[in-house]
Amino acid sequence: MIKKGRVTITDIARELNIAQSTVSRALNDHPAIKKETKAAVRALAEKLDYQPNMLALSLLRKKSNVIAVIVPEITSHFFSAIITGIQDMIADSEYNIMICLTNESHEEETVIVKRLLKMQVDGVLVSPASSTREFDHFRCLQKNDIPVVVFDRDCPGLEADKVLVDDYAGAFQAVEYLINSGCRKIAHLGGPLNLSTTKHRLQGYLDALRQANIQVEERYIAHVEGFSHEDGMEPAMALLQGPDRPDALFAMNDNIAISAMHVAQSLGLNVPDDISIVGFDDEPHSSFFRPALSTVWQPVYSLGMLSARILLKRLKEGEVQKPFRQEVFKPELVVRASSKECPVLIS
Amino acid sequence: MIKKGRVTITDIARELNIAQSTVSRALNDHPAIKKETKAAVRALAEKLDYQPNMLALSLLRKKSNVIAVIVPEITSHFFSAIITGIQDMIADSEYNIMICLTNESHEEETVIVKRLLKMQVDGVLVSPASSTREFDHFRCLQKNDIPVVVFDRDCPGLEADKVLVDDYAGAFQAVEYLINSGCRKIAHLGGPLNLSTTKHRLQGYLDALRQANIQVEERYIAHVEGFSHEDGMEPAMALLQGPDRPDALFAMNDNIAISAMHVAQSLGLNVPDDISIVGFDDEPHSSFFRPALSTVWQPVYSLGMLSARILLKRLKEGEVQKPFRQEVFKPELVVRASSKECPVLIS
DNA sequence: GTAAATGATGCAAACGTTTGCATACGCTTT
DNA sequence: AAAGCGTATGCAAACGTTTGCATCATTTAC
Repeated sequence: MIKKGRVTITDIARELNIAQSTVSRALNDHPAIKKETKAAVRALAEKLDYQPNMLALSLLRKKSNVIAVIVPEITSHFFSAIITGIQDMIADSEYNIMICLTNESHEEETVIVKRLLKMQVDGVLVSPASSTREFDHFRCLQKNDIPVVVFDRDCPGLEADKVLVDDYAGAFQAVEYLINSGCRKIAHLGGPLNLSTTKHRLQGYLDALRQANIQVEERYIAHVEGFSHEDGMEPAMALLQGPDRPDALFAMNDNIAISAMHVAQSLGLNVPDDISIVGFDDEPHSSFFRPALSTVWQPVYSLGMLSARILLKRLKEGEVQKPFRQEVFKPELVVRASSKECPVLIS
Repeated sequence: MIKKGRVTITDIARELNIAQSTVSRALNDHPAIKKETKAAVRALAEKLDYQPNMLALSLLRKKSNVIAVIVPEITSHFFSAIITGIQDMIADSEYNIMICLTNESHEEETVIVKRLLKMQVDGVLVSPASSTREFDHFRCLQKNDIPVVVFDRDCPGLEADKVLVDDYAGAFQAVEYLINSGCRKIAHLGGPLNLSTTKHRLQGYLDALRQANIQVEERYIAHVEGFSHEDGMEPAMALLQGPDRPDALFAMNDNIAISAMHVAQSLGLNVPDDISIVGFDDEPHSSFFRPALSTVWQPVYSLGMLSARILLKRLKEGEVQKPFRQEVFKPELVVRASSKECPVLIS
């Protein structure tokens, strides 16, 4: 009688001398089962500490109850906050979430997708790696009836639900502000050029300059390889030591902005008097730098929540195709002390 | 002939007029299968884009190939870096990792564990919530032959593999340094008292003071509820505005240290001349504050790697009991500008 | 020339569920 | 008394794999 392994529905059935189907129905509160039987089954299940085997159910239903989240990394506040939003949205659904890190590598991304396909995940939330230029692997998921929701970083040409941020508007707003505050020689430290976010921010920067009839200077524009502090040091140094030093800098994220600020200060420059600096992301610690960093806030948590909600809805409705949604969040400029005050009130 | 759903081994078998077992063996490169058969099977599998169904395999093997990581949160660099370490270690094993957030809640933690039990996860890595005081839910996992590895935050009384940090030594080192630099009125902003890390850091603080024959002042010790900047503001203000202002502060983490620095500066105090400040964690941006934050570095990435490696080893060996390992990493004081220079060289 | 060994494949059970259908019983209705 | 019906339960298939054993043909050995 020493059962090894976990208790199954069959064990309960044998013990009670009834069929497994009865036990199954009793546990699922099926109307056709007598009250007494239900009670007996439940009592024994409780006593034996029966745990339903989800693996078996998954096989039967062809549904793993797993949602995968593919992100380039997780150490930045940006993605970890999005993931927290996703988690909170999904927490009391029937789904579990599996987080996959691509390390910004297209190759790892495709390997992961292959794996998810094998695993039979039910749905995928994805922000592509910066090196990803084509999206056939995601289409492959869709072909297998696995809905895909793209968030933050767009996949141009891929038809899917998308939850994005209006990076163009955020950048435009930031640069317009810098112009209004009197800056004319405005530099831009952008990210990997392949990324939709980078492109849109660059475009916002360019258009803001053009609108103000400010000549765009190629030498004021640089693109950084990565996203961390270290990645920003050298390009910032080059910019600030180059000829005709800019009087403002719009950086692609707070990390880069902070290293630029650091470099500027180490060169004896005053921020913002000698040079205004504006970042992007509004990380929680950004207001604690000196001067406090002006930056563009993004609704990261909501972005995660909405992406997850859209995916859940699709899963519930079971339609993978259908018209796709595209939601775009508005970012917001947060003016702090790293940029000069603006005499003109902008709308 | 329009097959719906994904291609199975049976489809291939039917198409080729052979048994499924042959197909299975062919795909697994079983020695008893003829080369030509293997070739034919593989060709067709390729052509039909056959993807093995892991769910079926999991059921058969009673093994989900999932490792769960339970952490209180993910937005701090600390846990996200640990998770990255875990990921990198596990990436090219057969396992997938599932991240579960407890939001520092004991209740959510137990719910999650129940869920993991149902899911048949193969192993669990856990850093308990700050509100968790008893660990029966983890023992329950162990009873079900699911190995548990505890990391960073200890679970006193729980017998399991553990990968910890010598918080006592880190705190002692930090406070000893403050003393050597001439500070005498050293305050401590600690974390939730229930946490092993908090306790050990407090103890290190106390012992360093006692060793230097400095009277411990109750009013210099406060414990913060949470771990974020906001949580630190009020206690820091109370400390710095209270009677007999301290000349140094050792904070439980960098966030709290930074808010304290902010508060101090807003009160017109000079850091470090009026008050030295030391944090804990060494987050990537901590060197960019002004003054750059002195802090205690922890080998977060390695901690994640080692925890994962220990779990993988246990999974391979299939032994859940056995003597448990306990590994303790040494943290390291990183002296920057937020603390006074130390005339005496400490070993 | 028969027995044994080898090589290649097929059969069917197993993993733990759910569920459509069949069954068995007792009761009411005609 | 037969038919009908509702109630409670059981049987067996299905989900997609792997794998021990059986099968069969062919070769090898004596």
